[in-house]
Amino acid sequence: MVSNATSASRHKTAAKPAGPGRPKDLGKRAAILDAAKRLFANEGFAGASMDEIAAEAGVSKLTVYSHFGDKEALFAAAVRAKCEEMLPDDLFQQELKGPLRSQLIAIASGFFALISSDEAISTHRMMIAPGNGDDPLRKLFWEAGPQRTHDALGAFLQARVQAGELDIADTSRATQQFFALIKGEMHSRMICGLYTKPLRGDVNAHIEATVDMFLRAYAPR
Amino acid sequence: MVSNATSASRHKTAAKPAGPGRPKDLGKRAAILDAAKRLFANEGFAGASMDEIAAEAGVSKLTVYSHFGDKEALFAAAVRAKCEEMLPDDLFQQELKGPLRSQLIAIASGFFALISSDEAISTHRMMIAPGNGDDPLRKLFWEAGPQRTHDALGAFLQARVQAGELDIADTSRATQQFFALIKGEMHSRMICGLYTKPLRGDVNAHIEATVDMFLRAYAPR
DNA sequence: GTCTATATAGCGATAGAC
DNA sequence: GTCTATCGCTATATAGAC
Repeated sequence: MVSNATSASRHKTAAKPAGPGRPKDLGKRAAILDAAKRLFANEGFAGASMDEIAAEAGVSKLTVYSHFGDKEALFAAAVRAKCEEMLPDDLFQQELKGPLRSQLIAIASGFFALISSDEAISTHRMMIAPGNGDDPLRKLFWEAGPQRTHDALGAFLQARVQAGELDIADTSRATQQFFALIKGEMHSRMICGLYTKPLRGDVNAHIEATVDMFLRAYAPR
Repeated sequence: MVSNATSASRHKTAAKPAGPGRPKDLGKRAAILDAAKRLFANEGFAGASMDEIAAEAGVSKLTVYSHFGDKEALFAAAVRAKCEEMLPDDLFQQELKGPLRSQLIAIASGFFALISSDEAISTHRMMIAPGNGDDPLRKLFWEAGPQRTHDALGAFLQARVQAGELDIADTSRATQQFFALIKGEMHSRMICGLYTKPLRGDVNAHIEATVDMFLRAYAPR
């Protein structure tokens, strides 16, 4: 009689294939996660309240607590979800033909668009904010974002070096330089919230000038 | 008899030159501002409480409220104080002799040290955090920090171009590129809180490689 | 002018009804 | 499994004593 209810309740979820064990969760869970991602990004960890999140998701607060344990767990889940969805990573899968300059401009344009979206800016701010998120979470964010794009461009540049189209001694350093240049002052201003809307013409001019500068430094003599 | 105490008490502060009108304020006010700068930077606007600030400053909470109106005003004052003190700006006042490469390395080293200090990183995080600070405050921060260093380096590069030591079409853009390169991935990692302690050797290698890359792109042929 | 003690409000987390 | 109502705690801001 003292019993273990765990083994008794297990057979309920034994038939796993989309069984009606708890089919209603997913919609609400997704709505909660969505609201959490938006509110945490816009108001920070301390700024966003569980009441707001529950109201925004259209559920009650206890539903939030039943799906995720507490506020920190919800924050971690929101960050993880953001990291996963923020990886199109087809930056380098696209058709890369034509002269090297055009290819680099295409890569740079994709990268800049990726980091310039309101979503990316908000996420970046949220991760950076003091007190928001612990160390493993920050590491996760870094590996999901900057690390992957870095590796992809590194491989691209390495191939071009071996093809004799570029003269780069340290490919990893050149990769960092390329991304730093593309981000540039515009990204800093956006992160700082000075202007959220850079003109499209300015962006194109910035990208072309940056690629040209990069090529002047690393073109074979 | 009904009186107006205001006019009666005014003659107390009439002798303004450091008169004993309220000489004890300044020490406490400075202590409060100092504590506010530190705590806001480390824990964010919502994270830092007025109790913590008062305790850290060694005064009571009401003293804080008597000096600064409310929490937002104290935050704004802390940011303004940070902006003012974070301007050594003798980055370019120093002895700049020798070859151009050495001068650029000196400038880059000073700039990197400026933005790498724990203080600068904390302030940067505080300003960027979502919800912290309003727009005029962010503008103030930008003009006190990035804007001034940008202008200083821009003038330096412009002079070198006219001296025939550099071949730069757009000096302003080159200035942005230089700072973006120097910040580089290291600064992003520090802002993200991944490692707070970059090795000194790595920093020097990074700076020298960056200056060399910059010079390869902009050296006269 | 400064401190101790308190009013008021909001948030995170939970108990009980359905 | 979900909702309404509530507890416990903390933080901002203030009232009264010295």
